[in-house]
Amino acid sequence: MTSVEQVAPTANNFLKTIIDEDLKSGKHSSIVTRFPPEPNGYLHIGHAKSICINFGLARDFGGRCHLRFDDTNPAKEELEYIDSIKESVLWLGFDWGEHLYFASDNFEQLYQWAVFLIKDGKAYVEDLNAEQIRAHRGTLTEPGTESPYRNRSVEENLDLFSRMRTGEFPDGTRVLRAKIDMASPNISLRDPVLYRILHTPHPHVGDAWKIYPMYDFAHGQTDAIEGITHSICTLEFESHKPLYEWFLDNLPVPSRPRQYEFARLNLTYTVMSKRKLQELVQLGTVSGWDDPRMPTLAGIKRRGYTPAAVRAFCEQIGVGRSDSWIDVSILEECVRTDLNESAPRTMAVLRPIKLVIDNYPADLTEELQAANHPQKPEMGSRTIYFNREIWIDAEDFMEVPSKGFHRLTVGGEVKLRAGYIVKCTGVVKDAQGAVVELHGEYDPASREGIHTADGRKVKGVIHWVSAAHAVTVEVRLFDRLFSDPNPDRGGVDYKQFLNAGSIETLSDCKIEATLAGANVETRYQFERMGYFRQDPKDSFPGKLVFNRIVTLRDAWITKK
RNA sequence: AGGGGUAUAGCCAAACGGUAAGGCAACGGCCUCUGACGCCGUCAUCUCUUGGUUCGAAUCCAGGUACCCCUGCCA
Repeated sequence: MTSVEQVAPTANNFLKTIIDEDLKSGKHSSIVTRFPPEPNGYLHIGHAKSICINFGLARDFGGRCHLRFDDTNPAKEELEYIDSIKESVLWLGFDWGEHLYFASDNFEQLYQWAVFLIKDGKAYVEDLNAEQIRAHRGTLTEPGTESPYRNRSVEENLDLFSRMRTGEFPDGTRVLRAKIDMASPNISLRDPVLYRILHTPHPHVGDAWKIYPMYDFAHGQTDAIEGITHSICTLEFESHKPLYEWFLDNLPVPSRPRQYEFARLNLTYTVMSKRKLQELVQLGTVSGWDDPRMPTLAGIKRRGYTPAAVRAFCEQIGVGRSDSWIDVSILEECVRTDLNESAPRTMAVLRPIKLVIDNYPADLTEELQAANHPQKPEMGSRTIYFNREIWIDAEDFMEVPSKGFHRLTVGGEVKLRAGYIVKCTGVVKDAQGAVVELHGEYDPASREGIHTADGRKVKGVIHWVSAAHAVTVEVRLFDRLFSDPNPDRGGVDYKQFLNAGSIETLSDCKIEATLAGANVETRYQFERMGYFRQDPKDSFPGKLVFNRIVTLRDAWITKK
């Protein structure tokens, strides 16, 4: 290594600027961020952006990042999700260390703070039902009207609130509200609900509570309790900020966090809403939350995307406040870039057609050496076998070649990668006229390079596998789940944009024998075909299943 | 009585009153036993629009326009 320092490629963004200034001015001596998912579903690529921002900022500025479950609504939350979220964050390469928190661990403190507000005349128990509350709230352009219960005495409020806690009242009969301003142009300030009655057990604190705080009453205070300095969320919470601050201003909280918002990730050709993803699972359109086509982190992981690639993607798309649409191809490109470095090369024939080399001795098998990586000799080489009958890909042969096609044609010659130059001398057809077998002749002197004996350079190099040594496996090729760039746009059913060809299963693929004992975790490049790895759920010794993680770039296809 | 945001190239995105970074894509070309990888080059006289302030404006001011978010006892 040279002594030249690698300049940090990380682009500047508004959050870094804010933190820089806070550190420089002495407002904070170090920063604390948090990733605060509600455990009500699986994480997706949009969450990865948030995770990378929060944990990345902490890492870059020498601070720390907490994992906090925002578990204030037991009706939607489950232990299963808590576990899968932890797993996904870890998989992405981040670690909260000792700093795992649950909003629900603060329920007693939050309750005491609610009592504090009541005593301060800033909160009251509401007897109106949900529908009436809505009617009183007003509209976007009209102010709301005050509830008849708004001016109850502190004593009555205290009594009612404590009885709400003990479970005396059924769900939906009362709520606790903040007394702020029913005429505020910001609707979230029109006496927001603080607590609702829910006789529902909670995944983390069990049946200790019959009332649960709302997000708004929990988030900022929890940030304050944890000592969060920069509370980073998505743009849709922006209008909640005055409320977030109202609580911090009116409660004896131990610290003063600030909320900052960024634009959430929108990806083309995919849907990100939990409801729609769930529907795809329920309908059986996909095999589950971890279907390799899903934008969930579980799906992405199973597909074979690497954490490093996802992190690089999040770094590359940047952080801003303007609504943006990122093309999925950028994610795919990040995966290619990462895998190109690390994936050992191998050959696999996906759509096999037999090539019989008539001038090759029937009883001979040669051992050839093939490099595992063209630019990295340190990755070594492997032994492959060459004999009279080999498999080549049907797509690498055209009886009547199209313009620009430089693979195998009748009478044409091509280099078999790491092997010999062969010339196709004829084809065998079935009754329907389809080509079922190729015949050819090889040039024994063409092991090195791509030049023929008379000095010509062959145009094409194709992959192949010895028929006698090949192992047959299943390969699954994936394409985008949707055929429209924005299936989630309003007004139409996103399901009408489902891509019928989003998965193609090939059951008669031929791989090199050395791959039969391959590690499930190892990603390979099947030369000229893309990056693949075994499906962690469906692949077993004796019945191997490979997923195509991503194709190689293909200027030829693009040109066609 | 509505409020809050956002507009810089095909897609992201820097810039902090001093003369439009970078990445991806695209397009040429080179290299190549992967139509891969890699390498070289090209790609905004201009920042949604109209005025204004200034020696100087993407940055400041005023007026437009477009899009996004907010009327859950969801987060």
